[in-house]
Amino acid sequence: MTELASKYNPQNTEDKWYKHWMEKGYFHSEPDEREPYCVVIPPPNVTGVLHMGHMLNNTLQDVLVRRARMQGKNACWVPGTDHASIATEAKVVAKLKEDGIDKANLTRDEFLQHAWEWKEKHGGIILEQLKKLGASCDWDRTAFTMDEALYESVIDVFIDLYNKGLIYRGVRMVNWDPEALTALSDEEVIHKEVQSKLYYLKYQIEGTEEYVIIATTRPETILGDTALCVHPEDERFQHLKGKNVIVPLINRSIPVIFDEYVDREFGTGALKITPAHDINDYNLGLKYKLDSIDIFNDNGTLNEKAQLYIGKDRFDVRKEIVVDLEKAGNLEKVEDYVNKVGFSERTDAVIEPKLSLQWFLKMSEMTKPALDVVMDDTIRFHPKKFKNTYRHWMENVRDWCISRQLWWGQRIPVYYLPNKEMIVAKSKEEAFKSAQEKYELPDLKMEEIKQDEDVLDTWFSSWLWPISVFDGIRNPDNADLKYYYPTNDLVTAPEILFFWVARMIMAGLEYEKDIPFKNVYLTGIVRDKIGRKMSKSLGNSPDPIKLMEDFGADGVRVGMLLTSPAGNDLPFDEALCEQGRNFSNKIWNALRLVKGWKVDKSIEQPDSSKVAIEWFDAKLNDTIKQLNDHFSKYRISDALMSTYKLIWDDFCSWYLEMVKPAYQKPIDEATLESTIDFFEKIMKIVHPFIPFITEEIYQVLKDRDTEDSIMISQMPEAARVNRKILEQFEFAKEVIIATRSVRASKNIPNKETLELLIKKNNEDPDLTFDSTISKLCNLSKLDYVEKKVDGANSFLIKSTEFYVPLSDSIDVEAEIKKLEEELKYAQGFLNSVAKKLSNERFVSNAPEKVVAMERKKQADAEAKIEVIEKQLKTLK
RNA sequence: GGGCGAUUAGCUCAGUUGGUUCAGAGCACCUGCCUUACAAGCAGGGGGUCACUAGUUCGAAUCUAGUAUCGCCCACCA
Repeated sequence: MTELASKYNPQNTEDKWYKHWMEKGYFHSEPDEREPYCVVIPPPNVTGVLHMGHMLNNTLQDVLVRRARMQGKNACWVPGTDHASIATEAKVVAKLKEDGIDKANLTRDEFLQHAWEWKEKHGGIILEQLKKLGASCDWDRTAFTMDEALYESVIDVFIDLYNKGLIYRGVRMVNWDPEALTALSDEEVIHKEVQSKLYYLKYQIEGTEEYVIIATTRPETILGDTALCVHPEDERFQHLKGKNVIVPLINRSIPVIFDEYVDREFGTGALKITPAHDINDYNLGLKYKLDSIDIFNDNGTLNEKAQLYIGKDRFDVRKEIVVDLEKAGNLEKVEDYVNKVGFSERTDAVIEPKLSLQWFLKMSEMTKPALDVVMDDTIRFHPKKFKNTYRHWMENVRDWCISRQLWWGQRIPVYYLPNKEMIVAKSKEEAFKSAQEKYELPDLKMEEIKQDEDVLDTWFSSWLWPISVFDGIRNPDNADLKYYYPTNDLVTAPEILFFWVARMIMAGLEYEKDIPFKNVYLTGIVRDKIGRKMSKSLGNSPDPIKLMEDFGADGVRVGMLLTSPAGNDLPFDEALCEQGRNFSNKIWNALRLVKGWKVDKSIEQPDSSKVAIEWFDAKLNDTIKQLNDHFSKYRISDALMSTYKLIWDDFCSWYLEMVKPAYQKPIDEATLESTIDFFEKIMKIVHPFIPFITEEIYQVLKDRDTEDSIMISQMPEAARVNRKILEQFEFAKEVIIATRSVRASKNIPNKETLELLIKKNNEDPDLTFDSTISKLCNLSKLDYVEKKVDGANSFLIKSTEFYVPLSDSIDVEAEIKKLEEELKYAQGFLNSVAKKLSNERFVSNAPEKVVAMERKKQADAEAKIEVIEKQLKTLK
């Protein structure tokens, strides 16, 4: 046997085993006769790097996948990346800018070439990082949302939904991101409270010297005002009926309209109407057929329709116009005000409500079935509380704006003809053909057909992910799809419950007539110690790769899972990874111990070992049962903790100490064999959590050749549990702890033996663990006595008295004090029980079982009190 | 503004049908140990009015109502 280092070194094993697993193809899955178990990865942004959220998310998935694989299922974890149109395009634009290239000077094709280059260079970094973590993905199936097959699927779906009448094009007020220069869906807008100002502005009533005062947070938009609105029943403004007012600075005359939309209590009760730049104003504009003056360019600067400040940024104009309004005498006052402002999820730019021509997907028909399958638990959410959130959203969702004014993404397959008609088709050629047929345009030239410039929302491709990774859209009856779909578990963050999860459910029901997955495990947000979300901008996120170098991938995995029940945020602390690393080290040292034992076939198996094996077998089976229960409820942290305690406490602290031979003494063959079997079993149980070290130990433990692997071995199953021996051992444990406590309090070194005398009760003593007690307490003698032993240290467990005779005399005062305290507690306990039992209503109403229990408590307490009192008497 | 959820030890959390697995776990903390697998360790130990108030009940961490605090989601009050 080679020498094993006293500290476990993950660096020596992790890469080695990952490479081995890859070479053997253990991660790869093909349909066969076994039960499938499938997970599709939430595809990370292709140009992203691994952050702590990914670490948590992917560790969880790997635990589930590895466990399923060891349970004999055909496990398939499909990895991949998302093209993330806005984020990636922004990165590419920034990179080009660094190189002195302006996107505006590139053609679409030129830009896309740069984008693909960028993707080739940076894409997939994150997947390599996942390998470090130990992720057992089927890398042969790695997908990308812009791969040809997935791209085409998206186009097919667009065409199909269009033909079904679910996709339409229209001018609507959309959320405009002036930085990314694209529309966003409602879900991509984050509303944040900001400290702002409320400006009170005076509008002159036309033909008079009087003014009306309005309140606004956006004074720059007055340049687009086309009406002023008050409540029809507001006494203060009745004189404005049929009047016009003058917009300050530009002197435009606008009508006063009356609508109940206005809140009379807010501001002055008068509201300016800018239909082009506010959704409410837009709706009022429609209702009263008001003009709409769009004063902004796409990038948030003012255009010539504003008349003033042309070319200046909206926020600069806000400052300037306030000064100018004040000069002109139109500024009444300014108040501090807190309001909610929408920000772009991707660029953090302030969203500008903007009228524009976009493509939408009708939601009304798709939401109902997608809501039902969640509410009736066809798809189960873990934790359940997210069902409520989900329902609320599904019942209130509006049509989904699916077009984006970007180049990086699936280009909308709509072609515009010179005759203003449009054709939805898979390619320009097809569009050309059907245009000719449909509109009888014999002279139509290919070049006259113009494809829509926009691409589709990224989520419009990721919502197909569980189908498209198996090419199920283009090729609906293929073997992979039939075998793996619906997938089993989806692990993702609640933040994308609507973006992604809800829409995958809709797409699954629409295209496969079946749910995309059976369980959704929602993780929490990884936070730092003081509760802030970990983010690049705050710089409070540790580098996952560095963490894995410091603590080992196994250690970090344990750290991520220790305190992360489903749906709860994870307050991350490196100390958790340290605990994980320590766990690895503990296991490693147990290996060193066991590997160090020399076997001697002539030795008989000691009783203490026999009983230890019986007990640990019971403990192991009991824990497996618990684990199955935890996993069935997706309580992964609890499952890990049960395993952790099984290994550290039960196996290392108790079992190994129970069977450990004396220093440099050999061990008997039967005990060694059982120990190695147990060791291997617990390695299998813990393998899904810490794959690397368990493989290393699995190999070393039985000196295997590497043809075998723990990751494809069979997960131990629960056998019948011997409950009796578990109970017996709990009692023995108490005796051992109490005896050790006596030793510790008297400062007796472990090397010195002790004697333990047990006073006989009425019943026959249970000798099962006596040899164990002797061994673990280093006793020279364990005996049963009829009478109390004078001058010995004593303790009481249940109502059995134990004595530890010591050479030096005992402290009588201290003994008395200790006993008196115990007596007091026991009497108090007895009183409460007696009180309960003397309550007639309790005795008559409570179930018999409960009453009997109370009676037993009473009897036990009385017996105990008697014992203590006797002891006290003799001491005194 | 509407909805949902939470509040149990210093921290992070369990606690299922109201009743002996009911007040628990891990970490942290305290004391003593470098005992030949492990100081990244061992042995022992302390610590909670279950947010508050009232109610239901023989019995409440658990059920009900209210109060307080925190969190999340949704929403077009300038």
